[in-house]
Amino acid sequence: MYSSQYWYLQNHSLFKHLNNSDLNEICYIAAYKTVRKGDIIFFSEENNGRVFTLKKGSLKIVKIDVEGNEIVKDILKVGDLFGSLDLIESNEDEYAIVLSDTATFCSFKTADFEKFIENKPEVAVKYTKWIGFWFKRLENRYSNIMFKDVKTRLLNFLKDIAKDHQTDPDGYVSLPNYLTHQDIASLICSTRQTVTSLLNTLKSEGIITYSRKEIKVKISVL
Amino acid sequence: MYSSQYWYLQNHSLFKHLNNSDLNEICYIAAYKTVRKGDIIFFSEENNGRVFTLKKGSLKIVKIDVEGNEIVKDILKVGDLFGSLDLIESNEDEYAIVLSDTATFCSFKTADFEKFIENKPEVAVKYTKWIGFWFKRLENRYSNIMFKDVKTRLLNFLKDIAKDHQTDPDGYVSLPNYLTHQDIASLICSTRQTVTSLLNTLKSEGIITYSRKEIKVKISVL
DNA sequence: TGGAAAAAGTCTTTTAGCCGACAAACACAA
DNA sequence: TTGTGTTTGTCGGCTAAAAGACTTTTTCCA
Repeated sequence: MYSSQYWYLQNHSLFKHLNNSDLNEICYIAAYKTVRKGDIIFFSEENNGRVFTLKKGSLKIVKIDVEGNEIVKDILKVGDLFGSLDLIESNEDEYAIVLSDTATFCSFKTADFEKFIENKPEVAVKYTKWIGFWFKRLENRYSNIMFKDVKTRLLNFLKDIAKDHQTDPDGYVSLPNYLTHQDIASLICSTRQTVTSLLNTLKSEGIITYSRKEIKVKISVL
Repeated sequence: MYSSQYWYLQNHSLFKHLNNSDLNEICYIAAYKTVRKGDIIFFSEENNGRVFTLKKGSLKIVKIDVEGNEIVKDILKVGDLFGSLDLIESNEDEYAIVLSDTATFCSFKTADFEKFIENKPEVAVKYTKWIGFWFKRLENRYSNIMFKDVKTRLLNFLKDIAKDHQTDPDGYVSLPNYLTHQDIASLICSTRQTVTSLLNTLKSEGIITYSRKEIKVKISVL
């Protein structure tokens, strides 16, 4: 158990080049938790001000806006960071929901993490670059939403998930489908009905096939 | 001249608490430049991979998208950081245009800056927090664009500039108007015509008055 | 000072995609 | 297997705002 945790952090790009004693140190301040499908991780309360990294499974990040609508902000996969990335404090109107059967994540109190990186400048720089990268990712996603029509956005969304999956010999990528049309709509900033009918359009165009459990995308068109 | 540069960095929130020798060090790697209205600062070529901070004046950040359209991404004011914030590399399709009569900025090569923060972890943490703050700002701007109608977006845009200006005794904030309707449209993700007619609607509603030189906004409605 | 270019103003037409309403299909529990 | 909640499918009406076309005003510099 402990060794798997050590192994995970050692292989995380943030901590890859640390020596053993530093790795022990980061392991020491790390808390692990395994949760089940549908479980919610609130970023407030006992998790207030924590930086998380996902060790296993997948999550969706949800935000409640002022009108009380649930907005799906992001889908995260293994290795991704989330939570109080700015090392300031957590957003009280945000939480994560587990999509996979189980998910394991690791977290640090921002204060601990801050203290840690103050003595490991190379981690500080890596972390800064990581945040910068995440920033650009957000920027791209939003410019996608603003300047592309819904169909393009949907295809880009599929492309985005597909890049983390293997292509089958028949030229299709099979994506496990954790998400409802409502979720997808929220992610690409559209409506349930539009997503449903666009998915059917794509199906009739031969670009995708899908069931409730998976979506298969013809990789060549992406 | 040199003392003013020293003074600027000393008072920048990123470097505020550095001792004299560290301040000298950051001053040593800083390059200053003063440019005039309309001048363009490309982020590629000789400026490739630089982090900038604006010492005086105001700028707009413009991006050329794949279709060749100019998108106004941001308006920056004194103290703001821009350029290769992720410390990786600069965006070749982005540049800054000077809006004020003159602008002075200070810049560091990312490699120099990276080296600097490696030995000043507290600056690294501050920088990370700064990026985090900028992150939230981006998030807010885009959620504004995605979920509000154009009129609300326009008002929020005005509010956003207004908060950096003094309120007149008559309850109006006077904003110098560097921007064309086209620029505003681009910032709030709308069209020139829509902005023009909305501004006139707001004028007839008594919420704003404007000329080519300034916009006055009734602060109470914001 | 005049004349061209840029910006602003005002129409009208067009359209993407939101929204509500309802029905069908599925999931899951008892 | 039957019932109940959830997700998906389909349709037409509707509207905000984009897009186009043209005029008027302002800017600015030769």
